Amino acid sequence: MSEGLRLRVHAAVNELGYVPNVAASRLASSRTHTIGVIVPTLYNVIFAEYLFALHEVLIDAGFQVLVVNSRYSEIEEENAIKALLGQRVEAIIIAGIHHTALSRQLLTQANLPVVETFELSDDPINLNIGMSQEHAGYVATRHLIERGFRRIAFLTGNLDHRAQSRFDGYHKAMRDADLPSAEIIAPKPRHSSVALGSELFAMAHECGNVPEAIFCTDDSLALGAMQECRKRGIRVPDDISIIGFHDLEFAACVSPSLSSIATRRYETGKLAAEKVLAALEAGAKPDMEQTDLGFALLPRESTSG
Amino acid sequence: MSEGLRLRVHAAVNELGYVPNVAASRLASSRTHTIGVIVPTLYNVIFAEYLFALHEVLIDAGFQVLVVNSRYSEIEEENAIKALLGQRVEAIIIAGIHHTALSRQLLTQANLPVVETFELSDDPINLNIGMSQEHAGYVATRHLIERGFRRIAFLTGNLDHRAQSRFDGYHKAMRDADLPSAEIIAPKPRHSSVALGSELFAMAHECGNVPEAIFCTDDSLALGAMQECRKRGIRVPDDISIIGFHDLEFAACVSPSLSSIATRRYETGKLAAEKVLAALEAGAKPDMEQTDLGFALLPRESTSG
DNA sequence: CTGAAAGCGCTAACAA
DNA sequence: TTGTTAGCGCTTTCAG
Repeated sequence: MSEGLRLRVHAAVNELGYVPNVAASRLASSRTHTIGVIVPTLYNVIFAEYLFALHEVLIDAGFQVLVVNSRYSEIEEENAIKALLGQRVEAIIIAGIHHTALSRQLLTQANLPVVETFELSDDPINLNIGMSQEHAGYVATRHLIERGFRRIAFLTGNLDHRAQSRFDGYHKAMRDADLPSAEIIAPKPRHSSVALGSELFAMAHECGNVPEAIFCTDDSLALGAMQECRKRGIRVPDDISIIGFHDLEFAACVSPSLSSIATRRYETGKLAAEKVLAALEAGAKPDMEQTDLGFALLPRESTSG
Repeated sequence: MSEGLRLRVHAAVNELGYVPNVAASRLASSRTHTIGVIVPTLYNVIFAEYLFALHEVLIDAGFQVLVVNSRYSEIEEENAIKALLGQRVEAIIIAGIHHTALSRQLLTQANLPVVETFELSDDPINLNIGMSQEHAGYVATRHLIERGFRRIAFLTGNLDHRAQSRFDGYHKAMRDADLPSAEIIAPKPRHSSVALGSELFAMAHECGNVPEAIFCTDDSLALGAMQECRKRGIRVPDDISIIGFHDLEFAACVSPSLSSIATRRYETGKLAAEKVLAALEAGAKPDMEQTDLGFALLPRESTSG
């Protein structure tokens, strides 16, 4: 094609605002260059950071990322899987390891790379990148027990699978130490927020039900609880110790600084994306493989009383 | 079709994991049932809440939502627009009113409903739902001026268009009151976070550059600044007043509670989605129309010194 | 290198 | 109601 013609075509393309129809292209080539991602919510920084990493890797590799949220519902997740398969995505990256039977079947039969993230599965569909939420819950609780506290409560707004696993870890640690469990759980499921942490703490306080230490499923809840303590003249960590989860960006810089369990959601996303690219490169569904990204206990001022 | 056959087909569908190819369906029907949404970032609760509302309305109406993030870059936004048009989305909802010339042209020529959100445009492409960021900045600053402060600084991590407009409003208010402007801006653009607020305040404090009041572009920054004050023994609001922006969920429940400007991102998303549905229903690109959703000043403890 | 034509997997329109 | 068929807008292959 001559240079002149090329230019005229380009001009016409711009003039007319022509944009190729990807549906046609996908149908004809049977390549979609699209990766499907399922997350339970977009309302949570954890997933924002994870998605950020996924995008970074996948977009740069020329893939489109299709994000669907399942609103913490396994049946919505099943619909999301169908929708993504209908789009003929080339791989699926899905948060969590609990799916309906049909979801599992579809993911297995689809014969494409599947990554389950954030938890460790006993029976991965294909790839699995995560950490032991239960062990992390155990370690956080042990930290409080080792500080000498006996009345330790677990605080959460909802009990999705990951929160439940942390709760299980908490129970195990308490049982191992012969201590009674106590819980501060929202009457109806609510997503974690500073406001909710403050609300739940206030509720517990008004019931005269204030423990020596609290393990919150989430740093936002922990911050809310700390703020509510201040309002009520309860000193952290002198009167009460608080530990959060995830080591959100504010944990280190609030005052008192917040003890937490650092989790690796950026790395989770990055690794998931890289594994998917490698599998697509190799042109075959990869062998089953599990990666434990671990976590880290970060003791700070809020539990140093 | 007989009931028996219907059942056998269903069984086969499940057995084989058959899922229809949407690319083929789209091509054949020239309906995609997909709405394109462009946001500058997924890292910001503001957009999470907005997307939540959009999803809620559009998914229920049987549409798929394709979210692309432009990372605050007009050229990435242009690519996003091309990608969405290539997908033959039936409408585009885009945050912001500043686009490249080609972006505008594509959006105009595409002949589909387009909603620009979060700001008010002098020259909307089609639909426009937002608020005056500049006026909101003006009102926040006036609030501090009326409290009697003279040395008032503006604090931000970056100056995207919306932050810039608030900054413009701040400047105007200061000028109108014959007061000198002062700014605490991150040396290199950073997204808002508690950690950054704390960092920027620390930086200013170390330069001996501490004003009587600060207007932060964002409640997260404001919270960070407040935390850093506490660390440094500066009392809020006795020694310094702080006002944030957006009225994030924690603003009312932190201690001291944070004055802020409430913005309506949920309503923005909801209304945008509803207008799009109405337009699609009507089957024609809607007439140009602008909606000002306004904002509200919320004075709280952090500016009551 | 350029051009022509088949066909991807559906939908929709029409015929039976 | 059911069955048949053209064709959506590309990619790919194959012939020129």
